[in-house]
Amino acid sequence: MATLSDVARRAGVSPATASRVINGSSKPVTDELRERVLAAVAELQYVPNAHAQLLARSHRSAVGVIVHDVSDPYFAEITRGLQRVATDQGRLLMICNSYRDPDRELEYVELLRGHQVAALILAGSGYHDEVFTRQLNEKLAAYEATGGRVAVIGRHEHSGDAVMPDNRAGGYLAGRELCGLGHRAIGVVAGPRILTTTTDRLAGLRQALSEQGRELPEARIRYAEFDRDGGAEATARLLDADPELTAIAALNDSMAIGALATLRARGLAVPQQISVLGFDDMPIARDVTPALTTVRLPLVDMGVRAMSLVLGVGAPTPRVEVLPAELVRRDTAGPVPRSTRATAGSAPRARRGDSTS
Amino acid sequence: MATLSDVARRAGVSPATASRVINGSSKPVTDELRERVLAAVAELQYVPNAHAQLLARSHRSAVGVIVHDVSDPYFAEITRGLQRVATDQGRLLMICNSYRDPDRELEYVELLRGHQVAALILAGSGYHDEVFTRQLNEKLAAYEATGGRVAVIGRHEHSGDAVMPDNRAGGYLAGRELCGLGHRAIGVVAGPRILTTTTDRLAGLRQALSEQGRELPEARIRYAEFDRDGGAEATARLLDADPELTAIAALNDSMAIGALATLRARGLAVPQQISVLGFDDMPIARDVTPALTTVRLPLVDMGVRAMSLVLGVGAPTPRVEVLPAELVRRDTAGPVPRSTRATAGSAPRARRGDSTS
DNA sequence: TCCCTGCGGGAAAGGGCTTTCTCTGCGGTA
DNA sequence: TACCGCAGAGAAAGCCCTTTCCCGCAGGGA
Repeated sequence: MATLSDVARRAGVSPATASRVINGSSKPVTDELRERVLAAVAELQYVPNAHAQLLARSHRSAVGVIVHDVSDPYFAEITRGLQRVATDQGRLLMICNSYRDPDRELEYVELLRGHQVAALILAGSGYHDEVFTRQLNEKLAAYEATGGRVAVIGRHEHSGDAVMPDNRAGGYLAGRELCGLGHRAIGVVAGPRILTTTTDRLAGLRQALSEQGRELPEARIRYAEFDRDGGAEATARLLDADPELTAIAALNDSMAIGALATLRARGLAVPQQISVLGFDDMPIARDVTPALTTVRLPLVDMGVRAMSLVLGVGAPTPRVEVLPAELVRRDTAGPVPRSTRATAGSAPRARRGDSTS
Repeated sequence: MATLSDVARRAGVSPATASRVINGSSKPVTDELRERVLAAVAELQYVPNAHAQLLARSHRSAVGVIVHDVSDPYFAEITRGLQRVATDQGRLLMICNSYRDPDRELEYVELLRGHQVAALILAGSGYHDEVFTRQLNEKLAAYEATGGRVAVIGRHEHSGDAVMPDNRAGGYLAGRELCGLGHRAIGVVAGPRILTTTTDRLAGLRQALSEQGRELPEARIRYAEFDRDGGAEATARLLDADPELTAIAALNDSMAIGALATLRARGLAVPQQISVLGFDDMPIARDVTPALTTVRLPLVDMGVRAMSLVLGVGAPTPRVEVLPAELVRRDTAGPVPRSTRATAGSAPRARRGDSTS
């Protein structure tokens, strides 16, 4: 690889001058030398060694991002928001997938710290795991102590800047909707127990039911991977245990799509025989058939805000932005079927069309 | 940030020794010093500066990847394959999204070269653009001249190692299937004209039709963005121009999903009134309703092979691996409707179930 | 007893770049 | 004419590591 001094030699100037021309330094250089340097760069196909530059320059520019999986639409949308702001500010993003492995998350914090990122964003659910949480916080604190900025998306653990989707309120919305439609036998297709996102959404759901004097017994909940196959499998287990279910609340859209697949395979009509609710409103939700009724989270906006927090001026006190969830009515949730409706408490409401598309 | 010499000073050893302990060098260090160093590392929360390490070490380890968009399922699957092999070999991946912008692609080649990646993989369609192609090849050649390895996925332009999905054969399969079902009025929802993937798939489609003595007039093709909304829009334009269409061949699954959305909005039953074919077989294809009949490409495998090519021993001659396409019959393609079937040439075949799930 | 060997450790030379500091030479002012 | 200031270029000091090279010392063989 050609180096800067190769370029300088070829142009007959000092490395200092070559560097100034290449980086458009504020220090003036005569046009003649400039030309010679640029010609040498072109001839040698010179590309500066990024590591050497980063090492020599003091200011850090890249931003590190840790997500569970960028190819998961939930994170893809968040990342889109992160990117938008970062690109506007000429920042490079280093994105790492933890695949929901706490150890890998810890490693990535180190890795990104080692890469001298100016800021760190952790997106995705936290864990109910004290040991891990403490370790993570130590690492983050160490990073912040050296001037790094940190923001989290959807995690309670960290005590700094945060963008929090209102998972609990979203769960509440879902629960209220199903109650309003007259459902009593509601099964829940949940993500891993250890994730705070799971428990938060579940708590909201529970609250809505209990306001109606109902309960959500553990027997009506199945925990599985937070993806399509997990949803399919949990739904199957749920139906096997309790064929009388009239509604299924999935704790994210991927699981809801898996639930729909299982229901289709078993010949159960949605929403005539059984209703399904999703969570997140990922883009594909409107394209499945029937279109998914779900709880929308402003995913892109979450990314935008987190990046803005981290790239903006630091605030003396940690800022926590809670972003509201919103119910999106489409076609998978309907009134409880006639045969079982009689037992329901409140009158079923008329279904409305999708208010958003 | 604590540096290596901070650690060394604190441990009362030389930086050389500290480095050896931290990197597990083969050179032996007494247990006592080792302990002291490790203690200092822990106390100072020391993390080595990655740029300094990369600069000091000679061998390059990371691999650069340029795709159109990782969050597009097509590339997400390919990336999964790339990751698998890379992780096995302890390589870090730097993934860049070009968003189908040729200039950005060129920039990323430079960027990755600057980051001293050991190899470079470009995935995604090439462009019908001579100027760009020449520029890209120059840059790649310059990179290869300094020992870098390059492989492409699905691009004709580059003359080195390549993994090529058989787009043309896939198009042919799609065309033959539709012909076999008796369709004559076939509309095509195509990606951007400038992409070689579009023209390759189109060429296969054309060939299948012409073998049946039929044609694919330009008037039956609509070019749009290679995504869901592009597919929806192109389908609408197609139907407006020609309401008699009995089948729509979309050149990728995202577009097919958009097509389904438009058809649903217009109250056209799939496949009873109109058939739809996709391309790629991305994971969501089986979950839309009706499940998408499509042409499968071994996406993960494409990634695996490309990474293996690039990390394996270099071959004297460029290796080109062509991976076959395969038709996956699901529920969106059926025989041409009765009213129009009379005009069709060949007898409609019976539909078979999805052979894969 | 002497020499050689080998082990454990440190000194120092890069690796490729940025940037401060220094130097030269010119034009302008007193 | 002497001096000052400044523009433009280069020298050199880092940035933080890794790794080679070298040195001192202890133990073993002759």
